[in-house]
Amino acid sequence: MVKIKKASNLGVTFSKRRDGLFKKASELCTLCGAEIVIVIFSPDGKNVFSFGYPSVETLVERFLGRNLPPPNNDVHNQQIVARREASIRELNIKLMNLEGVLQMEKNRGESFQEIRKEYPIEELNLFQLQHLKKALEILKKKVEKEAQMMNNNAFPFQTLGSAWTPPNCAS
Amino acid sequence: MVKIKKASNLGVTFSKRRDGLFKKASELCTLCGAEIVIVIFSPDGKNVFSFGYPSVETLVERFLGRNLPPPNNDVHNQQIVARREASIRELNIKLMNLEGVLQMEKNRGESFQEIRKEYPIEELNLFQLQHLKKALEILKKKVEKEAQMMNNNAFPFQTLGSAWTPPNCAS
DNA sequence: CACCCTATATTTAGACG
DNA sequence: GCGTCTAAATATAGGGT
Repeated sequence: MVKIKKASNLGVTFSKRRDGLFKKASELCTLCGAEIVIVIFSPDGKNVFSFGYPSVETLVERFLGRNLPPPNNDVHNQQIVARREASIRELNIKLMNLEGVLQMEKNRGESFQEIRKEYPIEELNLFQLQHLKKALEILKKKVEKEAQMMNNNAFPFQTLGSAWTPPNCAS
Repeated sequence: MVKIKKASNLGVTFSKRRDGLFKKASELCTLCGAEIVIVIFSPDGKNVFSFGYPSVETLVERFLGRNLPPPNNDVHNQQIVARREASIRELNIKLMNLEGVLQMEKNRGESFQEIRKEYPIEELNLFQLQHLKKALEILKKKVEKEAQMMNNNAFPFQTLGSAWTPPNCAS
């Protein structure tokens, strides 16, 4: 990690590194067929950015609604439609291409299709939405429990994030 | 991105890049005070890895239960206890230190405290658990809706992830 | 603020023990 | 499988426009 000399550059650093993280994530998805969800709350807590492959992206993005970096709306439906049309392998490729539109368009000059041509991975497995759903259910319960605990104990910093901006954090 | 020549190396690549992604995420948290959640499903869909700052890590990890890379159990409680003990600034520092134990211990030779000393950021803002909770509630609803759609239409690849291992994916 | 540029730091694929 | 090494690819802080 490199030193940051000026705190006023923090906003820029955040953007750059966020993009870098998303790019790394997209590469991990593309190369290895991993399934990744990332949610990032900005330093001031006012903005939320997300990455999701596959399809969770669309869900998270849609939830956000307001301050989305990538404007991807009905891609999700396209994806679902596409899924009914062909064999697993064909679906896989189509799915990848569709998802490519979501985040990978930021990897300019290195499109998803180009990557797929370059790399000798024949198949990527398909994601387990059920699995994720289960995960989120349990996660939600725990978060609710946690949130309730915080409420009952009246922690002073509970809602501070949006009201108080860190001194040296120019976002 | 670099070409992968041997598909047999994919497992290694996945591990390495996963670690890299987590490291980048932890750096983003440390440097900018961002709040990040990452969930990664392995290529074969059998393993789940997660990163979370702050505290969601513990939740996700606990949910996983079985195949966790980092063994962090009661850190969450320590964190909660710590939160009741001091002022916001002190809490902030303690919180950072505790969280540092979670993921940053992988950044060996560059501990959280060392990073904090090096960088001129005085304060990081505190996370909005309420915000995350809301996000997860909505996300969960959408995921449930999605999952139901997939069930009703009996997509063939719904539960394939765990039953079918990709050909060239040595995990 | 959003791009470009570039020197420097970091990551990483592959090879080896 | 796991740590180490290294050349090469990539990320990025800072500066300019």
